[in-house]
Amino acid sequence: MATDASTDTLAASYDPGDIEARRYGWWEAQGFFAAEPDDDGEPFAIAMPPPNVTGSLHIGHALTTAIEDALVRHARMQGKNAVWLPGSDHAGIATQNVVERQLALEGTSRHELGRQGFLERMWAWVQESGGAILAQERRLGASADWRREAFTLDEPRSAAVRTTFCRLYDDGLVYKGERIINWCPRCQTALSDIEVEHPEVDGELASLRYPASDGGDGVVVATTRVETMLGDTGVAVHPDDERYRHLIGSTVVLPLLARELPVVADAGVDPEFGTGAVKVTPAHDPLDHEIGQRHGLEPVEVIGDDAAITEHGGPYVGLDRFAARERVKGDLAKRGVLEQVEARTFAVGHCSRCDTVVEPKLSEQWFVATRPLADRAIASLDAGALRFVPDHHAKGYRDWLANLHDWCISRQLWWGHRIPAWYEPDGTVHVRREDPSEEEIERLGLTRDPDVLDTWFSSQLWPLTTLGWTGGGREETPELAAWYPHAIMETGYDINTFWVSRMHMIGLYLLDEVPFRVVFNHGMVRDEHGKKMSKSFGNVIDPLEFCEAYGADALRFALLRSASPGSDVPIAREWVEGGRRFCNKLWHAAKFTLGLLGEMPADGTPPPAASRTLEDRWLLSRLEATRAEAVAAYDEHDLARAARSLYHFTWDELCDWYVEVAKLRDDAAATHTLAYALDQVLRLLHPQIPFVTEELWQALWASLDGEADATALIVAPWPHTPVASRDDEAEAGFAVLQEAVTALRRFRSDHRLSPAVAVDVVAVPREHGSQQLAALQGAVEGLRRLAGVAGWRVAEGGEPGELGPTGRVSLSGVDLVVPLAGLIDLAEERDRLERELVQAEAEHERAQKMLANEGFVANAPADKVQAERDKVHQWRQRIDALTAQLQQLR
RNA sequence: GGGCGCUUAGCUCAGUUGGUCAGAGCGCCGGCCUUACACGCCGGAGGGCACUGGUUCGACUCCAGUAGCGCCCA
Repeated sequence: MATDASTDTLAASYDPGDIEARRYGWWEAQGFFAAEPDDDGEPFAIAMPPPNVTGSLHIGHALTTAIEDALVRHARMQGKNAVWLPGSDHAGIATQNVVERQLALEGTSRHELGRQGFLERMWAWVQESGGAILAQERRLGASADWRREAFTLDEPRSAAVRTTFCRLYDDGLVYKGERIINWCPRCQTALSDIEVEHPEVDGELASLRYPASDGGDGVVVATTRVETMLGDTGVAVHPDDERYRHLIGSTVVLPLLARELPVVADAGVDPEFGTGAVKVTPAHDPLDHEIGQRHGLEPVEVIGDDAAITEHGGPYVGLDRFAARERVKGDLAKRGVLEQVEARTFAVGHCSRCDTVVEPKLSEQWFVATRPLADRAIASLDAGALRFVPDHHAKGYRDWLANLHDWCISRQLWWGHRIPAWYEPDGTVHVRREDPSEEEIERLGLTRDPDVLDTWFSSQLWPLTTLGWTGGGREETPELAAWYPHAIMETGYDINTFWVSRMHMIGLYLLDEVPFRVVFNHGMVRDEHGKKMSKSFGNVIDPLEFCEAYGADALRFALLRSASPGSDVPIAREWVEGGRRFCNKLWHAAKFTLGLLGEMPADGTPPPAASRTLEDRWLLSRLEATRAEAVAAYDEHDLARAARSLYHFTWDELCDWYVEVAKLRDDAAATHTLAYALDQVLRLLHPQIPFVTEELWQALWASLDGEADATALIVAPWPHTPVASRDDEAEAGFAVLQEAVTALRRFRSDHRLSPAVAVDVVAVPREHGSQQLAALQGAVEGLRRLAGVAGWRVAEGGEPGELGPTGRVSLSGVDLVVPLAGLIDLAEERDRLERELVQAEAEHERAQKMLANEGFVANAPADKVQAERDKVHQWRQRIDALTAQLQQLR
């Protein structure tokens, strides 16, 4: 196949900016991101968690994108029919808040504009700032099928929302009812339970005395929200509580308002808490509401939508709730009924969007009855239809589903999917998939429900709607038929409850199948000290700035290398610089390879077995070990492990060892080996660092004589089968060379021998027929080049002969003796040897002790015991050698 | 209060089924512009794996408990 020949030489230095812009456009123009349902291959769909349409990319998005893009590129290379479905979310409250703030600056409000005008304004804002974030996703290299971009508030998605709402309503799973809900007085809307956070805040527990109507002592109740006493319509005690039994059925008097409150017995009261008597405010507390319903206590709304006291609050009307709290407390104190005020900390509900203290409030809202949906989701988990990676997230998720309450889905906003419910003047409700006709509206006097749906109500449909679902079955579109359920849903674990659970439940409900087989959770991005990134800490990393400075590949690699499954993801500038350096390393390795190819052609295959040298065999064996490791890691979604393994192979083995040895050679086997290894490692790295690998792969194949098996790396076959066989003999043989080179280099460094000074070496085998010696004999050229060895001689008799003062480097099985005359300070050398001797004796003793342990010798596997015996032998030899050397230097 | 997770080199983290696994990156120290790369090369120092008990011939690795930290849910 013809590759893209635009690059057949490589620039002298690696410049990500140029490559990344060019390659992205080329990929997209070539249609590599696009997938059709009837394409070949096992279907593999993954949906992008839709970012806020008017938002901008932060580091968390970058992590999500790095992971998901790696997953989809991996699947694509595996030959799967892989599609990554992109899109954005209308993000109800968040987006409306932004525009409302703009209006406030202009001195107007949504109410002044009116609903129609406001929505026009919203769409204008989406027009203006929307889509930017998806452009930023492209900058990161996201290989999504952009033709399939979806928006949660566009036409097809709206149709799907309507269908779903109506179907749930018809099944009795959506209902309208009066419940205690979370009300945000600033956002002016109801919230669902999970949109409320509960930070601990300092507060007070006040004890109030409600005297008996007959003039008796009455009861003492405790509350953290004193102002709610204005809405009290009863006092409850536990039926078995002896302290209050005499009061049950009597009444007490509510101070300040002089309302008579019945004392009721309710098993829901905890006699251990506080005084055991509780005030009952049915309109402002969920538990009180239940008690009120059981005993016919009337709910009185004393805190209004604006968080001010209502007309039912008597003299406090119009006061803000917190001002009222102080005023009421003061007045109670004056009357002598404030028995005690105790400072304490409490978990107080706050709006997750604007951090305002949420007011629990009786209100008529729309709900989803989640119990049957959640039970089905749990059953699918238990049946293994849905799996979590890492699996420890599954338990909390399951527990959450098991305790799920009904979901409040109506929002008093304008930006969102309007609830498809119309009311007759008498309150009769019509829930319709299609709008009623003008005639009907006229005839029945219909008015439409003003509220919109919770944003998650539409995003729960994402796995379906991104595949074109609007209300049919799995056969509604070819996309659904092919790609539902999705292969994987990748998100931060923090939105498992918000989003994953809803998709899970509704997918089962609508299509009788889980929406995805695997939930793959990543952690939160943190700074280099594990701290959360936030503007107030000033430790926020802007992914786009880092892409500009270091390249998207570098950022992706830094993120992925830290993203071990199950843990958070620390990131720092130095990490990204490291990514950049790695890309640069690859670049220069490729440049070196291309240089060799200019002189000694290769075709992209490994050299024939017969012409392979030791280092060729070694590299191919290490390549295979790395391939197997990386492939296994990808299969387990452990991208960090894959990154580490490939980094190590590329840098330490390919570049630092093989290339350095190969510089000695000018034979075809070397270029074949190098080009082949580069090709394979580029494939394995491509999902993580797509740009630089594609660029280098194109350049490589433009310089090879053979024909590539694909037009581009992005669609090149994944190395799923062994690329060579493991060669233990070659690995052992090369390890001898590595050991010798490293030891000689250390020797040189220890003796401050300049790299320019070559040394002579006499090899002294410690036993007959030393395999190590044989291996070294075959690698003398490597020793010369890598360790600065000039003269090389083997002392056959076992003694080097008269050389004057010498140094001795001990390897396993063989000593290397280096004549030192005129090269070093002998006194210093003696000290060094003595230190070494002490260490050798310690090691020798340790191994002997192990063998002296009868249990060890009797129970440990034979090879482990033998290994210790070998060690004793080796350390003994080492001790003897050191002793002899010291002797010689005296 | 319940659940989950974490505690390994100065920092951030890897350590598969218990026996060369005590590792990596960054940082640090020393030496090198060696013809792919100074975005580089070579060498080195540095921890005995939070603590306490167990199991075992042997535990960073298994069990129990303690302490500290983090997240989620009440």
